[in-house]
Amino acid sequence: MFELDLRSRAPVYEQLVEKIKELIINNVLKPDQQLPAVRVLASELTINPNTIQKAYRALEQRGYIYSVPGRGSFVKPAVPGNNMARLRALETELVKTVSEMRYLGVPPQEIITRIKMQLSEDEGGKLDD
Amino acid sequence: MFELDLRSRAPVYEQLVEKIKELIINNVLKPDQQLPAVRVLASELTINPNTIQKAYRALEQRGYIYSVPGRGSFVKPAVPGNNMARLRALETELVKTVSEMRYLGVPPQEIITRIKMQLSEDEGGKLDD
DNA sequence: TAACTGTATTAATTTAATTAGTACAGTTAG
DNA sequence: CTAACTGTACTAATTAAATTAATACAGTTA
Repeated sequence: MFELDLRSRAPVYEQLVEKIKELIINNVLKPDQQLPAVRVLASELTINPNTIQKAYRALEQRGYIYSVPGRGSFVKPAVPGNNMARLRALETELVKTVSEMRYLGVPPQEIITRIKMQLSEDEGGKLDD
Repeated sequence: MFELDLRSRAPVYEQLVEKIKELIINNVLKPDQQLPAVRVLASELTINPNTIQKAYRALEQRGYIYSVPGRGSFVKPAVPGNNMARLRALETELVKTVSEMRYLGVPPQEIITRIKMQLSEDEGGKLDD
């Protein structure tokens, strides 16, 4: 289900968090869908169950999944306008990324174009001013 | 000159790299401007000179500064279209950030607007289609 | 020459991630 | 009811990385 880079400086549990978050955001894992059990995923990835639990706990704290003792862990349906702290962080991230692209010589026009392409893949929304 | 968070899980030298990179990108530190000497910055921040050197070495490897033994470390003038690997990483980052903003309920229009605002702060370029 | 620069090296310490092993309580299908 | 699953908790040992410490060397500069 996942691929890990054990040589990376990023902790395995953080890599897991990022991979799973990505699957949720891109709707590969659907709302209320059950995630692999801690022990199952651990044996699949040949790592310790404690590491999986640490990742799941982090995902729960960040609002991406919920866990029910005895039943399992599930994808938490997104509540629009809920995670304001995360939105602020993303805004900051966006500013930094765009600044660095400008610094590296990417024309503003191209940056806008790229983002519009990305947004139009999601849904056929109207993006023209 | 800098502020560090010793409680952060991010290594001090990586925090330094990010802060200095930001100052270079935002043109606070000008091209060929000299950076604080390793020992000077170390005593200012009350951390070990080796940690500063590690940060400077990383910045040099990533193409943001250059160091001359005996003379000092300096801001490396940007060469547009040079750092393609970094550009690809930024593109990926941008896609991820935008995806998550969409996931959290931000309308596409607003994302575009925010980025245009950010870009117009840099220079009075023409951004309208 | 004296005082500055970056750089290198080795050892000790500190901290975090990871593994290992075990245990407990809630859930569920047979 | 029971067996097999679930998440969760806890302690101890190990591993890996960051950081500090203490020197040392060579190039630069006033």
